[in-house]
Parts: sequence; C-alpha cells; structure tokens
Amino acid sequence: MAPMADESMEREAKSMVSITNNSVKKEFNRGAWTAEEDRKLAEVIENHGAKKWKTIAAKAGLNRCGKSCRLRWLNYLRPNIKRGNISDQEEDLILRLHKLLGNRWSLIAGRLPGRTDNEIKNYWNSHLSKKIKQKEKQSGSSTTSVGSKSKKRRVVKKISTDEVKEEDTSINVGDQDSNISFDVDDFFDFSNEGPLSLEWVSKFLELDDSSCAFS
DNA sequence: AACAACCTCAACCGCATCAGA
DNA sequence: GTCTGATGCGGTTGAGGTTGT
Repeated sequence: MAPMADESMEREAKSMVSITNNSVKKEFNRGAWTAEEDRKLAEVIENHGAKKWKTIAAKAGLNRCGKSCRLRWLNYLRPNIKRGNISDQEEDLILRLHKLLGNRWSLIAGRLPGRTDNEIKNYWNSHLSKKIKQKEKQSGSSTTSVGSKSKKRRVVKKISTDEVKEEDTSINVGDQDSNISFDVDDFFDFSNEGPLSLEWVSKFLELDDSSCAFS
C-alpha cells in the first residue's frame, strides 16, 4: 500500500481524540500521519536521536503521543526500511523462524534486515497463516507452532545471576518429539547484530532443514 | 455501474518489562 | 524494595483498496 500521508490530510481533523482524565484533558491527533508530520518527526529525531519519545513529540510540535511517534518512526520513517514485496527467500525464512519462535515478531524481524515486526506480522496474518492452513488441510497433518497464540510475554532479555526459569526459552526444533533443544536467546545472540548473516542462515537452515513446512 | 465481500496494512490498544529515582 | 514514567511487544481494529457478482 502506498503511503497514505498525502490523502490523509482531510482525515486529520476528524481523527482528534480527547483523552480525558477527570479534569485534565489532553488531545492528540490520531489516525494516518501527514507528510508534514513525518517531516517534522524525522527532523527532530535527526537532531536528538530516537529516544525520549514524549520529548520528541513535544519538540516536533506534533499533537501526537510519544508512542505514536515511536511507531511511526520504527515502521515507516526509519532509514533502510525495505518496502514492497517479500521475496521468496524472505518468506521461507519467516516460515522457518515462525516455526521456531512462534509469534515473536520482533525477533523474526531482527533477522530480516529492513523489515519491521509490524510488516512481518501483517504478512503472516494475511498470507502465510492461510497458506499454512491450506497446507494442513491438504496433508491432514497439524503443525504446532511454538509460542503462537500466547499472550505470554517475551523472555527476559537480561540474564540475572539467578537461574532464570522461563519455560518459553527452551525450544525444540522441528517436531515435538525432536530431541534437538537449545536456548533461543543463546541462539539469537544479538550482541553482534548486523545484516542478514549467511552463516547464521546456514546454521539455522541446517538445523531446520528436515522440518521445513514448505518453500 | 453498483454493491458486497474480501484483503491489506498503518495505526491503536493494553500489557509487560525496563530503568531510574 | 517500591514507585513511576518510558519503552517495547503482540494482538486487534478499521479505513481504503481490490475483486467478485
């Protein structure tokens, strides 16, 4: 979908919302962002960095909450955002990663340079989930994905000195009866975050080759 | 041409977690 | 240890576009 900034001007007026807290009343713009808002936001972030979103919103003179600014930046304005069709290779990677990680979109997105968690989530919901259902119908088998449908929160990133028992961190690759088990956070060592690493992909594909849903 | 049904995706919401006081 | 504001995440919504009838 093309950016809706231009045509969204007229919607701006009707998208005001008032957040009422008894006597305190703060009104924020809502809905689609205008080109002007985008420009202002990008300008402030360029000068002050992408942190303290509340301050950024105020500095930019945007009648938006910080949360909204952050989302706009991450999903749309951030540099190196890759827009457009998801390639077959990317799709395959998403499928494999989803099988491994479940609905942990930000982790999956972290391995797809230029793609946002929101984009991947949308792509999954609109394309891949259906594809999988069809596949399941055809084969009559059911593949269970890890962590999906769970409202359970993500794993604790910071390792404490105590033994952290997060049932979610240890994941079996492939089928349930697989005996390959490892710690996801070890596997996803983001300390040397970089572009899609071929080494990493090979490592992953090796592990998951036998249990790939389809390609 | 008109309408309905479906699809896509940007944006919002609620909650968990983090970080600092 | 507790409180509070900021941040991050996944689920959900709804406007606008597309396709089918």
